Amino acid sequence: MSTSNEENNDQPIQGRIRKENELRILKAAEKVFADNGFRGSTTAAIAEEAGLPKANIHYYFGTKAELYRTVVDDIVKLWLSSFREITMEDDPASTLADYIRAKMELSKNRPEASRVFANELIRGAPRIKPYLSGELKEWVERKSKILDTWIEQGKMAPVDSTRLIFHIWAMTQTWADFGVQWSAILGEDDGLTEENFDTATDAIISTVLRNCGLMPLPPRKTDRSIMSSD
Amino acid sequence: MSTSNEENNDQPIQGRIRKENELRILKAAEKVFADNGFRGSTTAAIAEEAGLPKANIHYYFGTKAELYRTVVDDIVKLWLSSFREITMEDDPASTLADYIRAKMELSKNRPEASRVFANELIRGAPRIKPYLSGELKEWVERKSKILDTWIEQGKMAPVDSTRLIFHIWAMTQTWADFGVQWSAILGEDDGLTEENFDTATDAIISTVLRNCGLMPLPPRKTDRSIMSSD
DNA sequence: TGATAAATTGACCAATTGGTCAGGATTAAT
DNA sequence: ATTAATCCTGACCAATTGGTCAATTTATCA
Repeated sequence: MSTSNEENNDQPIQGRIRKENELRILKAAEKVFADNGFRGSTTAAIAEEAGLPKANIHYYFGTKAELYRTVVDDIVKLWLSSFREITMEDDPASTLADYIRAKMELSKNRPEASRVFANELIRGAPRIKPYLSGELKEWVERKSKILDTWIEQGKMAPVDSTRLIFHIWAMTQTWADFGVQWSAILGEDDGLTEENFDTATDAIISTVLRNCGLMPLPPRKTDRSIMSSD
Repeated sequence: MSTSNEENNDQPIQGRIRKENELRILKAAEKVFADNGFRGSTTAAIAEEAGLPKANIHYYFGTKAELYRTVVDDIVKLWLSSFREITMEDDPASTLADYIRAKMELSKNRPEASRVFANELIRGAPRIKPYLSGELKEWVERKSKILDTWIEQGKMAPVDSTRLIFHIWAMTQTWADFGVQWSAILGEDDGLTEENFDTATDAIISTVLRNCGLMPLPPRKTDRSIMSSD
């Protein structure tokens, strides 16, 4: 019915300006939504951040709710695509370490995306609950099944695989969502540094791998007094 | 100057109704702020939640900003008071386990408080930054120093004590802040259960204690095939 | 070049918002 | 009972908000 844009599959070149502006608006919207949540964000603020008049935002995205949906959907896509597929044949230690590193890269490079998502969750996820109990639930079940197989094969110690995944998310995403808290406590007045992220990544990897019996404990200090007397 | 309430230290009985209503409003405000953040919350919504006319809220708290400040300050007080003091002489394993249990109790019983705090942090903590780089920073430094002493004494394995604290917070608070996500994935349609919290608590304690060399690893499965061959 | 579609935007509107206030109702103290 | 303080609240207001629209400009293409 709506003939606003003919189904011209061959040449999507026509919408060059549109693509550009949509991207610009989406980027601005992600930042504003991250800082203020859905209800707290105004289309005027998004327009200013994008350097466009407000009417322009509505021309491209209709309503604020539609714009928000698009932003959130993009983030969900990013989330899912960043999850490398793993198989039973993989090595547990390196697989888990790689995954933690990948998640920390996201926290470092796309903190706004993480914060938009966090905002949504804190408010009870009114707009993405289907995704949580659908795609995401299945993803977790698939992964935890593989972890359980590794445990069954004796490749790692028996742990609660589902909680392991949850807590990896908690530890990695906290560096994006609550970054201000950690930088304030660490005395980093200009925000978290590359080094902060590296140190945190190592700490998380050690925590997880030791929990799974995949990394030896460093010896305690003053073991000297017990092991070799004189 | 303002004679609205004489400094009558002896008998604060006079403000009985005031105390009651303030408490009622604060409770409602905590819930609404948790669900919508500061900018997203309306005084009308708080009034309805409290079962009072809107003008009443302003009668007791002046502006929305003042009310919010009061809510946040109360939560900060709760946070700090829940931190049991620990000393070098304490036992690392039981102290850490107790602390994790205490934080999980807070996540279970006061999730709204945690979510108000999380909202504030996600937005860059505009109203509580002094608290973060002041009281909270000092608290963390004090605690991590004790952990370092334990390490020096050989009572636990050498770990990054500051990140250990950060990650304990991340793992425990995620069960309040992002509870909807975990319940959706776990298939708990009516929200997290008491049992969910118990299981999570055990998982976190195991993770932390193993990381610190304070809890032995359970043996891997199929070790049978190595140890006793028939 | 002319014509059609797409993009732009200032001006505007109805609804919602935080906050005020005057006047009445309760409560507490004498 | 009188009085003063406190409590209560409907009605109101100025500012902000999401969204519309008509008029104009710019891009596209035969």
